Amino acid sequence: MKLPKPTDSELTILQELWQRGPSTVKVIHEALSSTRDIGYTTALKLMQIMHEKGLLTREREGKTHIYQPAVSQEKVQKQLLNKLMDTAFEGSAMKLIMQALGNESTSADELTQIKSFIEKLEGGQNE
Amino acid sequence: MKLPKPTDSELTILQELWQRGPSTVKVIHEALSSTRDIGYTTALKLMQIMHEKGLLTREREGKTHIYQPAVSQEKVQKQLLNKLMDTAFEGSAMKLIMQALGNESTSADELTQIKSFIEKLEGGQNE
DNA sequence: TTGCAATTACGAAATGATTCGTATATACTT
DNA sequence: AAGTATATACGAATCATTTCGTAATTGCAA
Repeated sequence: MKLPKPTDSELTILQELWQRGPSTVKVIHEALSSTRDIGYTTALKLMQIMHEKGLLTREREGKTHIYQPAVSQEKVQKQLLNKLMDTAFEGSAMKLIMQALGNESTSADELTQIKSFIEKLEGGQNE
Repeated sequence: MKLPKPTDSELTILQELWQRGPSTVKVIHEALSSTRDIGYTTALKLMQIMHEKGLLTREREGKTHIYQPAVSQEKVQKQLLNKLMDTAFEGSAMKLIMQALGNESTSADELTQIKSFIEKLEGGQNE
């Protein structure tokens, strides 16, 4: 089965779950509330729908449900990145990366890490 | 005025226009038809809406309209990249870049270009 | 066991994107 | 000037997402 593409709201919920680990609706709702004006039942419904779609698994724990992502962060990242690459960067990973680098916000230390990552890639694929 | 976030369909149209330059609905419709099953009036309507939203400008040329992007590719790329970074990569440009690099598809030559771009950045910002 | 507080389930409204059919306008040809 | 082909405009249906109100369920406490 194909994994459905998460919507924006769904993605923020996944994000929270990836970071916090298994959580209740209550917790997620509180997290979302800090940045967005959202009712409790709205958050609940979103998570229920995500469960139906197969984006989340859940488990009863007494009265409440504990939700977990059913998809790995990496898979979703890859999926979204590829799509963005295709639709906005003419399919070129390099163009995308250059833009991301250009958006300042990358520290000197991180730049070094990226460079050594590239060198590792180069070692593995040529000369 | 804030530039509205383009939808997926709108983005593919922008993409065509960035690549081809000013174009008629006819041309864009033909381009979209090659990858997607879409009626002429659908393409027309999309472009009309984009015009209303301020995503496209247009100019009458006899019977037809010539459309052009009203937003630069770079601005839109930056916008989408930042959003993806926030919603899927915990705000970290580095994580995003590493993932993109990991998705193979970057040639040895491109890797070299990226490295030297990084070195240029490093020169400009510290030590 | 009855009542209370918390949680889930359900239905439906509001919004936005996409789609296309039909009507209208436009310019060119004869 | 009338007819034709091509383009635009408009309205409405469909579909997905987001939203929330209200009803039903659950577990616990009195």
